Amino acid sequence: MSRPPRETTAPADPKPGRRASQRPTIRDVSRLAGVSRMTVSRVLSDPELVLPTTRDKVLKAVADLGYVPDKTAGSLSSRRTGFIALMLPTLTNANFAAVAHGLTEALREANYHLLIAYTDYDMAEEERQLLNLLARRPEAIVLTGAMHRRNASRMLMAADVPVVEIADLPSQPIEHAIGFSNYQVGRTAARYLLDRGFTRIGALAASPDGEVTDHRGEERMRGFEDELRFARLPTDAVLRHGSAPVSFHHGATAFRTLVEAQPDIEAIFAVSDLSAVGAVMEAQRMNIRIPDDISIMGFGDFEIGREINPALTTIHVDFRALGLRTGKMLVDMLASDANPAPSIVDVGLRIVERASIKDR
Amino acid sequence: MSRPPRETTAPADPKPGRRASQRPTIRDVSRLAGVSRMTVSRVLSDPELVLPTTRDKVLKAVADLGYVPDKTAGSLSSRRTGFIALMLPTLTNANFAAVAHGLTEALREANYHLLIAYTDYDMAEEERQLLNLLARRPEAIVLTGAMHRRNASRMLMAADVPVVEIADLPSQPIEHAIGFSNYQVGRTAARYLLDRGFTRIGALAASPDGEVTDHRGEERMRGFEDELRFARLPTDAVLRHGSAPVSFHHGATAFRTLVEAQPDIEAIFAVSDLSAVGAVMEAQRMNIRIPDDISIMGFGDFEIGREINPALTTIHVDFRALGLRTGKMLVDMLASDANPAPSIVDVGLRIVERASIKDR
DNA sequence: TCCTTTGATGGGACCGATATCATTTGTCAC
DNA sequence: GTGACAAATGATATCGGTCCCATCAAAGGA
Repeated sequence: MSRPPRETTAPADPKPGRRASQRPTIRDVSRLAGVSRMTVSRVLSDPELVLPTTRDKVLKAVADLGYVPDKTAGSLSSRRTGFIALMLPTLTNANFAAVAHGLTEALREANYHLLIAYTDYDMAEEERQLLNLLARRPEAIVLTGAMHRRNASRMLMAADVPVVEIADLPSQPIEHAIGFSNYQVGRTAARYLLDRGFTRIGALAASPDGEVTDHRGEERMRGFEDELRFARLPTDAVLRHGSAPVSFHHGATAFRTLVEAQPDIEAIFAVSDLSAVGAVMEAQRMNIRIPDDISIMGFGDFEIGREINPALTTIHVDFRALGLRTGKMLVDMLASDANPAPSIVDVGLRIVERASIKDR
Repeated sequence: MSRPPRETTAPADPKPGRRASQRPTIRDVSRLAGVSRMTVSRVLSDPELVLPTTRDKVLKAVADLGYVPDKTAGSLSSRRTGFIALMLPTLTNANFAAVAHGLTEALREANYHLLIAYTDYDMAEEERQLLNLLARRPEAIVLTGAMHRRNASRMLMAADVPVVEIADLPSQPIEHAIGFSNYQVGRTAARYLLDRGFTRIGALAASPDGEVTDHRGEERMRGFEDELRFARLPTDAVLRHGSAPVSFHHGATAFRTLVEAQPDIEAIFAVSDLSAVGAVMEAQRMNIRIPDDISIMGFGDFEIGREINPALTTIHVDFRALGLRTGKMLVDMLASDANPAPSIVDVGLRIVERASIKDR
């Protein structure tokens, strides 16, 4: 048996005040169930604390009213928003979308919600978006791509929540980092081609000029050129063409441009599978045989690379697992309420050998 | 000259209370600037209301403290969260990602933030996610794909915010709808193939069984089969294979299965360009000439379809524009604070003729 | 029997903003 | 000089939850 509610009842006809919406609040539920607001709150957040009889009364009231708790209010009070912020260059890239999916999956069970922002590879937008995210008081922040604006870094340091940079390994991480070195991707690709005895080696990438920049792609190109230089090979067949983000079409036009300029080219590394696939398609149209005439290698292991003819040799990174792992780490971190020492995790790369590289 | 602040000053050493985070609040800014909290609030939300001298003092205090306003608190007070909810089947589909991008772009200037949830084509997840979204009190809800659970519909009706269903035209829309008829897509595709004189016509789609279902794809298939039936053609070459969501690989295996079962097939409509492209790739491997031996048509006009050989004939819908348009409508609607009569907008379709259909 | 402990629940303060209305100051016309 | 009005700013209540502690009943131990 429950005692009668002792909490003061609101006046029957409250002055209008700010109350516009008719949505039921926890107070409406508590009145209908004949319990205090706290009891309702407990039923919804930690039912074990409440007697089954009471619990059922409350749940019935919740159902009858169609009550949906207001997390905005709850967040303010508990100082936990349940948001994890994620900043991406774009969603229209299967690998970044996979990161989001992996993260979501890890966060789902702990009832966090991903708050996504993206920059369209625009550095200025990055800072604006970061402010937007911070204003929502996320409990952690996940970033893709290096933040370069000094302001942004400062805001992050001050944010007082875990910051994880993923899909790259910055030389000066803000805090945690889980990913791989895009520079190493470039070097690995070049090494792979060098080991196969190619000497006329080129690459397809976007131009790094302008505000819109793919920093991670640039790193890959830097590594690629470095490795060529170490091997005392020229880098004059490393083509910067168009602007980020790259696309199938980018690959196609860049390939044609490169081949026309350097007809003796033997092997090409594309900054992304998107470009690489576009290049293969353009090669088909130009009656250039892949890999007999030119070998092509990509990065990212997009699904389409597996399906084209010839299948694309590429460098694989498991972006979904990257998101998953990041999410798990954050859930643990937030549950233990301890902010451990900054960790740097290299998830590594894997060359996926398919048919687009000539065996020689 | 400003008068001295009259607002009661908090005790110098406040009792610890709940204050854990060290983040500055509007109160810290107001103290540093020597104005009231309201004045700070005004400077940040409607600077015109404040004298330039005062404004500068406040902005300096904001900068000095690194103050970032807490939108959670602001939302609770103003009863406007600035969130627009978007529910998608998945982010790993270029067209859905494009919807998100279009929406974001439209919402950016009005300073709304997209709150994304996705279901992975899982009906049960849909309802869970909807609750999560509603708990954040979005000012509008955008849905992709029909909601079928009765509960979900009920929750939406009760939500008291504009609801827009996009990328489909439901027979019984919850409120607003902007999109196209997936059923018409199917009929249009079949009509197109019929008009070209094909009589052995097949299709590639996912199996509709199980919890994980692509409702919109199913609608396309329904329209396709109906049109075949109206033409008194058999629908036995409409293949349901694998489960949603479809992929390049799905298209490849489904194509092989279909062709082996129905060697005399002349033309194939795939529920998505993803399947269609996969089919074209498999055809290359099987030495089946497209379109000479078999014509293939897709849906969605994904970029890859433009680049493959032969380029893919498909049905185009501008998903980015769809998102953009939806966003603009919502911004207007929310600005005028009037909830206009439910509107149904058909943005139509466009057949994009490329080389994958035989000219006969 | 009385005291302590535990479990269930309630009361009230509080989270950090903004809505609303009040107050103060300045301007201008008469 | 004075009153009317507008502009600038402040004081306070409030949004809808949860935290913290108080209260009360029941159970158990001495």
